Amino acid sequence: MADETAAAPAVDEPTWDLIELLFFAYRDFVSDPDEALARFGFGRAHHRVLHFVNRNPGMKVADLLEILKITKQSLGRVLKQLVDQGYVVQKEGENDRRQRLLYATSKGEALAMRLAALQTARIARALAELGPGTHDAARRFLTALLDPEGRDEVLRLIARADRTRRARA
Amino acid sequence: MADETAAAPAVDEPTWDLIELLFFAYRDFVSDPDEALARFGFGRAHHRVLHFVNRNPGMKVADLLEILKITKQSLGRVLKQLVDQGYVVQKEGENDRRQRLLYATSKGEALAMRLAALQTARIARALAELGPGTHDAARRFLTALLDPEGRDEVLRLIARADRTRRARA
DNA sequence: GAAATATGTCAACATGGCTGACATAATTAT
DNA sequence: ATAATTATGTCAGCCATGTTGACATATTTC
Repeated sequence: MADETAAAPAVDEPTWDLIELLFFAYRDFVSDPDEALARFGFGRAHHRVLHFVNRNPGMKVADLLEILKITKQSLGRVLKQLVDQGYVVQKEGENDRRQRLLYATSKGEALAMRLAALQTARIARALAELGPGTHDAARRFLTALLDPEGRDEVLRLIARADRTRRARA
Repeated sequence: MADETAAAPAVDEPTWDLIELLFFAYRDFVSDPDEALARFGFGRAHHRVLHFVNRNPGMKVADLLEILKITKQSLGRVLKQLVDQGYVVQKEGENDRRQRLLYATSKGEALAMRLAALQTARIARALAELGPGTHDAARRFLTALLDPEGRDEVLRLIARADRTRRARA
């Protein structure tokens, strides 16, 4: 029989290790881009906007709001700065001329890729340190953490961006 | 030979999936406590303070600052509210009477445990959905994401809190 | 032509970071 | 014993980024 004092947690004892590791890992994960962005006078909010616009060229403002789960006023502030400084452009929708479809400029793409490279370096280091199959395991774990309702939408977003990106390559 | 157009990523293509899953997973992960805290008039900052104080009873203010990587002024604001409202108490250090050692009150512990239970529920759901060994895999992945310099310190902090918690049980 | 939609903007406010300066009490070093 | 250092707290103000509410404009749909 199992030794109940060893591996078995006390009744409903929280999973302290993963709770705290998620906190520390995420803190470190965003610290690299944060540092780089600060040298441009940008913050985390700019990063998020630029990231998703770069990944999903031609996305609608409404879609971005939905992804970021912030208000249009909050978005407006950082988006305006990104547009004014030439990192993002807005083009009138062809079908629907009310839409202002978002695109990263080459300058914007360069910055987005540079930031993604920082995060990729950290992830690659982690994956290299552990065995093969870690990428899949990490993907499965993170996916399972998502709200069940929003899960499919997130996965669709990622898959769709991957497809269009590969198509352009 | 491998089909280079399939699994092999293009040259230095970022790990988009994990980058984005980390963003979405963390967003959802903190959303449960955020919602609960809002009903107490508290925010994420209060959560972090209460969490670590509850996990490390008798910790020094300086240690908490080191963990959270914020300034004493930022800490002071939320800590004062937690103390004033009876969630945390400060006791003079026995050896060094300059220290104000931090302890969660029973009220504070109750709230901390309630928030931890929310996060644990999400993690448990994810782990149950995946195979056994997922807890270990997740722990290894998150640990590997940490800054190498701070890694040992984080692991020591978690291990030490676990030990003293078990000792009290 | 009216209603709904996509977007933008103004104003005001809250949270939680930050810097800089200074204060107090207690400990440690000379 | 005095001086320097340490642990902590506090005041004042600034910044980034979130919020709500109200309103404006252009365009599309009914």
